Amino acid sequence: MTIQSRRERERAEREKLIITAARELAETEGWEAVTTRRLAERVEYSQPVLYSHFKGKDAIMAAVAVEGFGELAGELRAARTAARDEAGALEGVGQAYVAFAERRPALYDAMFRRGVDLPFATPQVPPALAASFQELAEAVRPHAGDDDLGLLAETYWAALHGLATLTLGGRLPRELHERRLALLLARFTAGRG
Amino acid sequence: MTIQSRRERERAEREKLIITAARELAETEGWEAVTTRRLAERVEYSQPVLYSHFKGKDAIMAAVAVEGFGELAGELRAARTAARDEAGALEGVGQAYVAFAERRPALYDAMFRRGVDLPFATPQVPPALAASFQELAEAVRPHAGDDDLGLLAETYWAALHGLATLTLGGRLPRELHERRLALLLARFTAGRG
DNA sequence: ACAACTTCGCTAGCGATGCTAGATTCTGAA
DNA sequence: TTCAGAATCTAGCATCGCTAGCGAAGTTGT
Repeated sequence: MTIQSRRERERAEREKLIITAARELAETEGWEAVTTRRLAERVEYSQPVLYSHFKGKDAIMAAVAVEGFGELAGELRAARTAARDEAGALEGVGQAYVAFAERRPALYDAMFRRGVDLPFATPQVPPALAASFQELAEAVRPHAGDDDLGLLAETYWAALHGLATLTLGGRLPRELHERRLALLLARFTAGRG
Repeated sequence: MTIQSRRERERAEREKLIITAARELAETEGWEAVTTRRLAERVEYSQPVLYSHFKGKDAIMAAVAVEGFGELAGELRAARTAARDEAGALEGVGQAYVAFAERRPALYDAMFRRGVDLPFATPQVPPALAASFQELAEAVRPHAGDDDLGLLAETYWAALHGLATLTLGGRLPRELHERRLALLLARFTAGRG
């Protein structure tokens, strides 16, 4: 019994090691630098070991993405609860969201840009992802008025996602980002002049 | 003189052929199916000819993207000019934008999702891309109020881009897209209740 | 303690990728 | 007709994700 549990523990540790190594490699050199060979070298095992933990490279990316969802949820929550008022909460969450994408572009890539095929719009959505969305929804709630809260939160999310990805991809000049976000917030905040 | 111009013409035709083949292949099977070998086979030349026209596969994608910008500009303009009033123009352009992404996902991928490294926020921006943005800006203008028109148009664009990509990637359920777009429009339309 | 068996991780290799060097064929002018 | 230069192809490199199959462990039963 103990012997098997020890093995399972070691396996879990190694799996965590793989995920961490993949994430670090992606964050420092981008996902195109994360090859199975380099990853195997990094964790000091041979390539096939990776496939005993994950179905393939995409599954490793998905695991990294799940980690990211947890962190995003935490940062959104911190931003929301630190706000003084309802408008500040919406703004803080928006800023935190884009800042997250800006600070961890590779992580954000795995979470929202690559086709990692995680369950999103289904009941089996990862809890951390649901928590992230919930933070957005709570920030949006005071400004929803008669609109459907979930739909409005999704729309706000989409707008933030658009700002983040277009800025990240060099489509929008970074130095004007704050002003764009301010415009968006003005349009999403209830009770504006 | 004529002999050289004939060669140049043939070269230009072949280049166009390559771009079209790449686009068709991408639209029917996705960009991951567009390999240099398959592309070469499709245009009935060997691989190296591709490299006499384009620096690499990315450059071919960029050329396809430029084609797409032209079509997008046309569709946005058609939607805007067909609208009855100012609110209808904003709505029409928004619908047309997302419909374009929905109808030509591979083309949209090349234009806005892949890192094709085209000049965006610089003076050398492709004319067709500038025209697309101009259409968005014109649709936004009546609703800008005291806000900076360019910035607001960028923000509207980002919101549409977010809706399009998240829906395309399965992050948002497609069947509720129209209602999300309606919410966005309500927040961007001037003179709402 | 030893043999049999299972689990584990490795070496080696497959097919495919983007891209390129060098040989070869074709073209047009002398 | 010969020949230089351009155009094109064949063949190959390094690398990719992934897997078959072997050998060395570790575990279990006698």
